[in-house]
Amino acid sequence: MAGGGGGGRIRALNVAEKPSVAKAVSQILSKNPSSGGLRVREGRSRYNKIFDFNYAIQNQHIQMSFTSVTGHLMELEFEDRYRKWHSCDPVDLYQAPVKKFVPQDKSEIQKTLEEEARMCQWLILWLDCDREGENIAFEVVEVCTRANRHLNIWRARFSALIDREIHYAVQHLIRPNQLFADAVDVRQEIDLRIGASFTRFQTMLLRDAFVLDCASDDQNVILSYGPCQFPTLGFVVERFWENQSHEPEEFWSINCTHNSAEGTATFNWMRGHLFDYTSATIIYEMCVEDPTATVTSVRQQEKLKYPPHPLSTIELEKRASRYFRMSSEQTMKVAEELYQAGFISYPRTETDSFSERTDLHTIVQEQQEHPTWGSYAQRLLDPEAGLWRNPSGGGHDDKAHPPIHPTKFSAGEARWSQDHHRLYELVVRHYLACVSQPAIGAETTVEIDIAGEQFSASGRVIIARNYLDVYRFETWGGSVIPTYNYGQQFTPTTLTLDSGVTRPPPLLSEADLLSCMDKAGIGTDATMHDHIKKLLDRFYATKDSNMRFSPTTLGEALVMGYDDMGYELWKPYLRAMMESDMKAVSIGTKRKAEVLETCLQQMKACFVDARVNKAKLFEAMAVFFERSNRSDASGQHAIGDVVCKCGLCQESDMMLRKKPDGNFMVGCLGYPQCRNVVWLPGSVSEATVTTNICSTCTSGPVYMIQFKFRRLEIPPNYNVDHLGCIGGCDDILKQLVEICGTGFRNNSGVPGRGQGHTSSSNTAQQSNSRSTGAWQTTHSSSSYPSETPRGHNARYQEASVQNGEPSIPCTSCGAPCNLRTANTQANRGRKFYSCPAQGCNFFVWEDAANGGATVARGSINRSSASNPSTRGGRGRGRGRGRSNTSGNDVTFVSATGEPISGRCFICGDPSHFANACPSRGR
DNA sequence: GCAAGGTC
Repeated sequence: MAGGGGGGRIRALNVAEKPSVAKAVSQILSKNPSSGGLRVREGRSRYNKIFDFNYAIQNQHIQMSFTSVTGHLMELEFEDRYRKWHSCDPVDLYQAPVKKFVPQDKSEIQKTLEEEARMCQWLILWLDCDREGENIAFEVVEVCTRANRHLNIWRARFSALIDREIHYAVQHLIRPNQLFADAVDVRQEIDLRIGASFTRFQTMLLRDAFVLDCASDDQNVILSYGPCQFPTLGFVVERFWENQSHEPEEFWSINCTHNSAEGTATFNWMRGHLFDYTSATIIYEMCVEDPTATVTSVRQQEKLKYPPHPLSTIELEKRASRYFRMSSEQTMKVAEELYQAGFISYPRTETDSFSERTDLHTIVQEQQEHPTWGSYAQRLLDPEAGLWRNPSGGGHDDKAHPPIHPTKFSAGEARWSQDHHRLYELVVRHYLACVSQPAIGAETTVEIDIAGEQFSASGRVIIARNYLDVYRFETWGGSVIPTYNYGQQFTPTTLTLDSGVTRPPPLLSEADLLSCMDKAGIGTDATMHDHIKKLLDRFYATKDSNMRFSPTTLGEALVMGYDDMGYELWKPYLRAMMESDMKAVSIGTKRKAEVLETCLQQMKACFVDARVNKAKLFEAMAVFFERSNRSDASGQHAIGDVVCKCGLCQESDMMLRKKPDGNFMVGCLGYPQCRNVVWLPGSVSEATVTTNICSTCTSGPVYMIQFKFRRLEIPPNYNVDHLGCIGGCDDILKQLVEICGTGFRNNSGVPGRGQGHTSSSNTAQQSNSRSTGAWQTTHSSSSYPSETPRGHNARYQEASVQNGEPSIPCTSCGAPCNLRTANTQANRGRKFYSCPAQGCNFFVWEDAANGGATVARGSINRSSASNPSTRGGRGRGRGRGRSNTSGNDVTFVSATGEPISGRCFICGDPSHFANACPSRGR
């Protein structure tokens, strides 16, 4: 190993990710008497102390100083001129320069690092051994090497705060891994650009256009978008739609009981149930005609019920939610406090197996004195009891932290709340359970035959409760059935044909939601509860008294809007793709710059397209919310569209705007610094920026504007429709300005024309701040009450009528059915006939019609989900049919050779990924 | 005022 001290004793600055690790590692390394003892100094930050001791690395004497950061030292932000929401068009955020800097609240830590680094020759990085930790390591390197360019930089790799592991790590130092850090840089930049652009876009577009009535102050509502929070909302909405669109279906089953001297046995039909009444009745009648039951099998088996795996964060959150109805946010808050006070280990961990080097017995020993579970701990430690079992792992390891376990005994502290008591108890009991033997039961299964139909009954006797004795949160019921012998015959006491109905899938519980997120890779153990809380904070979802989530109308409308655009931005595919790209960067198969460029290019195309299709968002919002009078009726010009770059300040964009008085103008976003403005004729009634670029004005792209003039306000020889340019080349526009005048000074500063209240402009030219309370908005219910599903006819909005195309008579009611074209994700462009009559379900694809086959809409349900010819057929509205396309997913292979199961995150098509999406160029 | 990720 290379030295760096130049003769004298080497001084090394050691940095951990959190104060607790700096302390723990220092204590381990300073146990040897040659360390000269552990000395503690204050750092500039009161949380991050500095520990000094001596240590020998590879026989070199090192003077160690050990301090810490608190997570990330730096933040990524846009440069200042892009920070204000109105400073630029949100689409610019895909290229706007970003900077990484140490925020104010971390400056004291930065100073400590700089001061210590100047005195040291080595820097040893003890950050957590995951990707985020590696990224933080490079943040520390950046700060330290700015203070001392000659530092020799080392990385210690460890996965648990266990003596042997820590000593091994410090004797086998390696170099930090730039690729791991690069992967995190990629994520940070993509998250920032996508999050900020979409959040600004949808907030500014919708907040002023609708009466949201979800917050006391509509004006300050933020309609955020994030690559984690939106898919989380997506899970809630999707389940809600499944729940709402469920159509109960009646089914039938045959049940049999038999009373004997030993008791009663209940036999279940091994077919489960049948949906066809006639079939069920026929079988039932066969049984009734010949009801003699013959025992065909008697099986006795020992069954084990295993204790849970060691506790990870997600499991802690899920179990606290199930057992105590605690929210994941509260669980993490309480767990953090228990950790800070030293009672439990670090609560943010994915790991669910203990390292072989963990001293599992000592942890049990500490619990022997507890009044409630102490005796169980004693039994565990008694070899004669045979209760001990080395815990089985769940196969997850974040290489940074052990599973959550008790670290200090407590019989309950005076200042603990009920939640502290509960959570500590859960952690202890869970730990004791997972080092215990499984529960053992003896199960008896008896099968009988009645008229050729099979029935079965089972009973269970608990032989040994084992871990269940301490893990009071789980139960395992016992039930006794009479003794039966093979070949025995008897006549059932009852034989009934019973009916039931299918139930809708329940709304998602917090535990369900965490499972969905975990499975899809949304968020990390440390952030999942934040994403759930964000849904509640943003008024996107609510949690009912049963701890189950439903979307609010706002959450549903946003998801519906993007879904109607054909975008799956509310699905987890984008995050999955990012995760796969991050992996590729971290192992070097893709370069950071390449991934950034590709992903941002795709997302920008997606953003631009979403903005073009913003009418879909408006339509979806209009289903649930009343239009506000804060902007013009259509809302189309609430924030305006970019016309060109400003020729005056050369920095900001010129946007088309409609003032509250109805007049149009094109103004610079840089107002008030830049006051460039082009006033348009006062006779304009409508104006929309098009995608056509003026071929005459060559100073830069100038998008042409489609104008509509009021007939009575322009001379007869001018057209009411005009595709014009504001770049200076358009003589017609200039003439009309001369003839009709502009809106300038007509109404500025006075109440809007015909409006009885004081208006507050939301254009940059008049005011940069929004006035609150100036608007007198009425608070009445929406014209489309949220309880009312979009009607039967809504589904035809998905299709366009082909005029002049042939029609066929409906086979159900005879009404003529026009040929239509599907516009759904799954079947875009495919032709079909469907009956327009209210309540009629006739539907047939054109290709199927030629062969005479029909598919009735009403019968689309079980087992048809993977059949593309029947997908997308249900009406949606408030309750959308299950969009189960799992049968169609294809497997891709990533650059690293790993299979990626997925599909295009833009349109959801399973046949390609986003970079090949045909909708990109639309 | 925007994301998600660390951690206090």
